[in-house]
Amino acid sequence: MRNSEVARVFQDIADLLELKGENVFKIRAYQRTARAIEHYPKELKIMIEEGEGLQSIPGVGEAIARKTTELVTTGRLGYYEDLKAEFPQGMMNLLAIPGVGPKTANKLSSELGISSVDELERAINDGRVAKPFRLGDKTAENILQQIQALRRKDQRIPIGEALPVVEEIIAALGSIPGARNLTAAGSLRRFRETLGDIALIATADNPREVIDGFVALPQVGQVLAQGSTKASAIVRGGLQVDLRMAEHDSFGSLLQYSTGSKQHNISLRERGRRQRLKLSEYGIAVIATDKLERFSTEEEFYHRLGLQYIPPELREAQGEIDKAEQGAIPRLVQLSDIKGDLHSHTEWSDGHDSVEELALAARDMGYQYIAITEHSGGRGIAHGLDVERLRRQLAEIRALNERLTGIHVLTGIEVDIRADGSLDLPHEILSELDIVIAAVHSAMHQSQEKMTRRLLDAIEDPDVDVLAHPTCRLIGEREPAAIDLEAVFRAAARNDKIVEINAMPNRLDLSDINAFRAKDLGVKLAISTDAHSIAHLGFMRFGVGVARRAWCEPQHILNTLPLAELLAVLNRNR
DNA sequence: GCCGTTTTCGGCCCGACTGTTTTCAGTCG
Repeated sequence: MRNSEVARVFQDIADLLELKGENVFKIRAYQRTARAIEHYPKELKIMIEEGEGLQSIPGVGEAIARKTTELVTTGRLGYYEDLKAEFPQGMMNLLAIPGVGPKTANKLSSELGISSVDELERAINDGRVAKPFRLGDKTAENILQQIQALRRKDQRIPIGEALPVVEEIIAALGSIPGARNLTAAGSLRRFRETLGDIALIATADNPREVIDGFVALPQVGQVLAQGSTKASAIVRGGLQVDLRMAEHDSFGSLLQYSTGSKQHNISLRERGRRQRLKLSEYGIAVIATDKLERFSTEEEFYHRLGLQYIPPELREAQGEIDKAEQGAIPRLVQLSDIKGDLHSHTEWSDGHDSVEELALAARDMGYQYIAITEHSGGRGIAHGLDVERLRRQLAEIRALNERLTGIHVLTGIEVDIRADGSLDLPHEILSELDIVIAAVHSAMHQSQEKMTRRLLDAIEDPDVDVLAHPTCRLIGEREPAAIDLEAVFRAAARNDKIVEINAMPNRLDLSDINAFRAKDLGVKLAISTDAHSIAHLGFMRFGVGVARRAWCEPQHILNTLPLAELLAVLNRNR
């Protein structure tokens, strides 16, 4: 059973305990565990197999460790099954409706016998729901709207899709007089791969004016909530945007508060309490005197707590606070460390621009090199190159390198890994290239055993340097292929092979968690855009975001190396 | 249910917004 499934079960347990009216702290313990496991970088299954204590996971104690072991090893959990049996099926779905919490759900169930979303909708339309006290017409109408929104809602959206919308809103907000420090916070700033909503913050002398200006923007549709310091609204495209305001001198604490994650902030505030400090978006208050200290930067905020600054990408309550206390936060890789792109396509295969255009764009970005890695042609994917066309491209690149200064074009290929694990092009041509990337593009539904064997064959092939987009997932569209990634990473480490963090925002493959595990096992990573046009070269920042979330430092990333050192590494296998 | 430089018992993050509550409960992030 995968970590995400285990996390789901514990979240369900928390919901069921809420419906039961259990002790809120017990509920919180399960919620905390669910969040911790969801982001945990090591598969629980492997931890149990290796005899590693589950109680090393923050928030997991004796009881939850025991339940986790039962769940992971047997695939079911008696405690969970018993809890589920206490409520009508579908009742938990009521909690998924925004505005409906455990109290409302229980009232609906006990007083009206409603135990599913469909029943609730019918009951509201029949006018049956207005009866119970504290559930007036307005509440009923809101619930109805939320049910409809829930039905057409397309879950979380990939970060790459959200960003243009966010930039448009920020630009529009910039025109409101008095608004300063407009910043995107939340999971966007932490570079999570998908976003549930957008958190924006700003400061102003008169926050209310900016809030009023925000809800009046042409991009803004339904306003969900509006007060003097915050507003929530649905913008064009269905995305929810929350705007939170503060005064200028509280910008640092507001940014910290709004960036999250929720669990990081909770952990920080718990730690604050032990120091007799109360943390909030307004600043840090000494509890004894109730005197509030304000912070205009996040750095000052963390330092006041005796902590090193923690980069947003690390704020997932996975041990970063302890590390900051010890002064052991690593110097994460950053965009300016990247010396080149190792995966790109041109008009020779399915790309949009010419080799020269791509090379010049890479030079403008300050890169030292760019690898041109077209598809191979065996399967006829996207005008893939056969041996003869590839040789012609090599000649073009050689001539180009003689003409161009300030950028070196590496010859390469994204060779297809066939269903049987063999490569799509012969050794004779692969051995002539600067870099060989191998990737799966077909037969992705093979058994885990077959799929894994196939990737291991590629990794063990002396001609291959890099394994590209290893799981083949497309966020929101295609699930990761069934692969024993642990075996793949171990083979890559053994064979000194590179594994890619594909920076296309709908791929991000490896994911943050997988990249963390690969790095831990000693695998060297490459961050590559898989660009099919000049504009796609800009995706590098998403890949760097993933690497930072994986706690990667420059030395973990191949393409932070300058050209000469990169070539030395790539040549070692041939 | 978890956890400890106040504690192995007795605490447990903090504040904004909404509705029908005339003083606050419920929900959310």
